[in-house]
Amino acid sequence: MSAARYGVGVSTFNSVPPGAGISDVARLAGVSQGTVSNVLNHPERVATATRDRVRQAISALAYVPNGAARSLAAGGSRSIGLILSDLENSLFVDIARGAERAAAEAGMSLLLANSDGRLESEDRYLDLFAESRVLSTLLTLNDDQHFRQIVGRVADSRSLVLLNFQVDPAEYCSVDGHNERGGYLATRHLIDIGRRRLVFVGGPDSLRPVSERHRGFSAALAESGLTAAADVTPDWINRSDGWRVGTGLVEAIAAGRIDGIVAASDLLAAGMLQAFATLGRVRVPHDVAIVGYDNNQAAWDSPVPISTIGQPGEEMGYRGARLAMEELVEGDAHQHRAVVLEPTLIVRESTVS
Amino acid sequence: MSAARYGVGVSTFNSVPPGAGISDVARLAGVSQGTVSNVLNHPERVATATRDRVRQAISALAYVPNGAARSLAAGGSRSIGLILSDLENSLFVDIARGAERAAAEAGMSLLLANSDGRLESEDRYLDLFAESRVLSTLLTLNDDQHFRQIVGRVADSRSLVLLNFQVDPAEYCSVDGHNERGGYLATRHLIDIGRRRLVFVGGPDSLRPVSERHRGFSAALAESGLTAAADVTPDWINRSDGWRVGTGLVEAIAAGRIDGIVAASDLLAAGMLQAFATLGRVRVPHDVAIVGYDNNQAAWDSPVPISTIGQPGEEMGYRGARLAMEELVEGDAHQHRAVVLEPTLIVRESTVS
DNA sequence: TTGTAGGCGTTATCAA
DNA sequence: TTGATAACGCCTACAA
Repeated sequence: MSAARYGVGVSTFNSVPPGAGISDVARLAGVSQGTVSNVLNHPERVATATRDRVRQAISALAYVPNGAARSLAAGGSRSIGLILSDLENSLFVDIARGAERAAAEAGMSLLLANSDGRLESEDRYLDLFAESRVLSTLLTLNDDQHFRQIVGRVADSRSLVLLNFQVDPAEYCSVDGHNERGGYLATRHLIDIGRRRLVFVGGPDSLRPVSERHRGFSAALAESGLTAAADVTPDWINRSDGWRVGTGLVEAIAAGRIDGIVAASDLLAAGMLQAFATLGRVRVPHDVAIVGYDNNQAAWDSPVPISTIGQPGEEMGYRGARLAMEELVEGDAHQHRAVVLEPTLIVRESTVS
Repeated sequence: MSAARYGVGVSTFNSVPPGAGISDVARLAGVSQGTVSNVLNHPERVATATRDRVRQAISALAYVPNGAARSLAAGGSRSIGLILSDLENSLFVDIARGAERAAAEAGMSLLLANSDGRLESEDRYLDLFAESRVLSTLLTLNDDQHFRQIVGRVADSRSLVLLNFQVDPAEYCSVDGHNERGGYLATRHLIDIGRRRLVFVGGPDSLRPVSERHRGFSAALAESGLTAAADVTPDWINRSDGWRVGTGLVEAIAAGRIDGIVAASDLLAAGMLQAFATLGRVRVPHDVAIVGYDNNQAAWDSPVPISTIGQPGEEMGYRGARLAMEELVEGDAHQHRAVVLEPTLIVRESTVS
């Protein structure tokens, strides 16, 4: 996949002026390059006096090590990469924070990139990280097709951990929320508060988390001997989709054919709520109770705060980074693992008043 | 600043297995290394047949160029770095998106890092990017002190562009929103709708954007011969601060001593709104009109959608990245510039019903 | 159009 | 504890 991106021609940019190198430092401090390198990487091997002298030279020259040369000589960097699919969704921000914590604890750095869920960007940054020789890259994903496309192209030798997406441990390590359980929890909650005419709103089915949540919904219904009042599959799971869907549901709700909704995302739920509020014929939770998913800002910021399923985003990022590191330490002996994290029901006013 | 971070000792991680190198590709394709390099970087110099043969060898071996070696030999990377101070704030996400667009247009990549507004992280990532030899780094800032600390340490030779923070063009390029004008617009709007007992809520003053917005507030008042009904300086500008401040203001509003509020951020405004709604003695906008700042999700998601001052975040990022590239192209001839972007008033229900 | 060879700035090995 | 010196993988003149 790499080759396609080359041939972009010569850069028109002036490159960064050289600045002082390790040899300049060595000369000024009156030592050899090797010694300078040692005070940088193995200070304990250098006599205190020498070390101080070198450090002085370093700051005198404002010397900045060249990471490229360093990675080249050392055979690798000390960074891991994380490609996020949606910076607007606070879940991913949490993931980044968790991954960063894990990296920091291990003395490594975290490089971020935003793919905006576009396969093309996922690809590009996967390449970039591969070329940067990051120790490992973490990739958040939510689309089965993307996964298939990507897997085929990523070199086996590179460490890759999938986040927010569960895969067969035969292929990769992954950390995911238990979406089916989340869908179940949301539905169970609605049933527990007495709702019986339930709808799942979410789609398309190619979004893996969505279809899994749907499955949980169905399971909870079956368990109680209920059947879905309807199935609604919007084009996507954003606020505007919720608005559209909400508008279409008002009639059925007002007529009493629907009294509970499980939405595949908080944005979807928030959009529906807005539609209901605007059209004015449906009250939440009186006429219809709604549960969202992800515990985004949209959920607690909504006019009627939305009950939702919380995902442990920070933990997802943390565990993901840890898995990556284990993989690095264990080497060939490594067995991929699929970690599945438990979601939590968070009850707010959209289901109980 | 760099030196302090070294001496972390030897890595315990296995580095990535070597994989195929350019020489392997050359051998398989039956050409020289130079030719392989050319098909990668200057395909037009290579005969079609040769090129195809090389490309086949590349994919056969799953060859991934080593970015470190590449940057080293080429004397620089093709990435720019962006350090964000707050991923929770959608303004910064917009900035990232704009910068990414500019980078993509120029065939470059954008590396992200999240400093969470911590000086220490800003420092760390500045170092990391410097070592990575990114062509330029963009840094969002909002604190004067941080700026001073950082400037002293960053090597002059490196290109640095400040975002969301205006600095003397003698020092760096910067792109900022016109905060004083924004504060003015917000205040003017309140005056225009007949409010006269106005308060500015925001702090601390060390946050540069806040103090500038405050100045705009004062200017608008002075222009109309008014004086501030009060000045409120919360500890910070988050939702919880808004809640606290809001609670403290209820009395004065109910008594008619305050009828308009300019908040330094949407979160602050949203927090106050929540406090008012909970305590129940004050109606918005009837008893008090509120304007926020930034046009965050929090503003339009609020129970009463909040009027606000919109910042052109995407443009900020885009222009910042462009400035960085100009600086690179112009080299020594470059004159730093301070770009100031116009804010926009967005009217919602918190000021007019 | 292709091959040759020197060098990019570090790290690591081995001797001193 | 320190100093030489050989990689590291690739790019780019320059020569053929």
